[in-house]
Amino acid sequence: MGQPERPDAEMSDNKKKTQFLTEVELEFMTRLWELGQATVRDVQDALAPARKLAYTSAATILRILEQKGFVTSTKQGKTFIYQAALSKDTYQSRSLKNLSEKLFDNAPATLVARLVDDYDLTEETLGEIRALIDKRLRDDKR
Amino acid sequence: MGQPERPDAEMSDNKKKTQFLTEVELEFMTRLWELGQATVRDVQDALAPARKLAYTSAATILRILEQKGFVTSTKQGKTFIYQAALSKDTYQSRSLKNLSEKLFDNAPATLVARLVDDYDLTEETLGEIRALIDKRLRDDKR
DNA sequence: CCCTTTCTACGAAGACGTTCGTATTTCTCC
DNA sequence: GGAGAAATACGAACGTCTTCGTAGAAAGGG
Repeated sequence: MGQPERPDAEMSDNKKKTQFLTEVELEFMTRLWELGQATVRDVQDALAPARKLAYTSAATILRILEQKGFVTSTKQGKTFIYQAALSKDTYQSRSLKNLSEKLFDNAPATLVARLVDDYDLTEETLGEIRALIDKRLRDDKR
Repeated sequence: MGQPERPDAEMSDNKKKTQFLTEVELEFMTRLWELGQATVRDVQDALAPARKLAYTSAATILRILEQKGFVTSTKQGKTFIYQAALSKDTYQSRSLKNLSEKLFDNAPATLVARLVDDYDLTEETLGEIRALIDKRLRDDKR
């Protein structure tokens, strides 16, 4: 009784959590990560000229981002102040993990290989990367 | 000559080239990359159980992929044989470049840093990556 | 106090994505 | 050669994304 029939048998997640940002949302999060805190106006002003949006569009995007849990807001007077609820580092990790799973058979070494092959990395950059690996190898040893 | 000026701004491309695959499209391309050549039926059968689609849905996705230029087809009798028009390597490169630009300020070293920090990479994997860097450093020297 | 400015809330419109059903074509083989 | 199986073509239905306009609330200064 009570519960309506769910013949389907498939999951039960009430809210489908949106793990990833859409194109425009990413642009907005990037601005927020840079600004730290910002009003709709602040973010709108910070958009690259090529991607300017109407003020109300910017407000809509921020409202959606809050609905999805990517940002939080506090009210100051009549104005909302927005802040990222998710660090850029965290989102970078999530995205990389996803890319690795979906496109690199979960083999990070393959991913790095492609990166190193494709980019004209400077000797300096290569050195940096190597240092990271070495550090990690040393740390793991302990 | 002939080439019309395209100062910058935005393009008037009649066809908006879709650079990237959607979720379902990527799943299909992954199957095609594995199979090499395949009919609608082949691809449908190869889908993970959790992602099974009706036969006509599979056919639709492949038709769309062809419209977008990601696959080509040849007719064999009444049946289409599909094949990826884009190598997995190429698509990996494109995706990595995009991620690097959009989320890592175009700094591949940062990307690798995050990867190395987040994953519990085995010593072996780390060694592989290191070898790749070293090889590249050596090659660049010449 | 009321006019202007600035904000939020919400809905509309159009593009795209996903899934499938129906209609049509094509092949096969008794 | 006709019936049935298997393929393709297409469009409907529904959801999400992106963009914006309109409407109404909140300040605040003359």
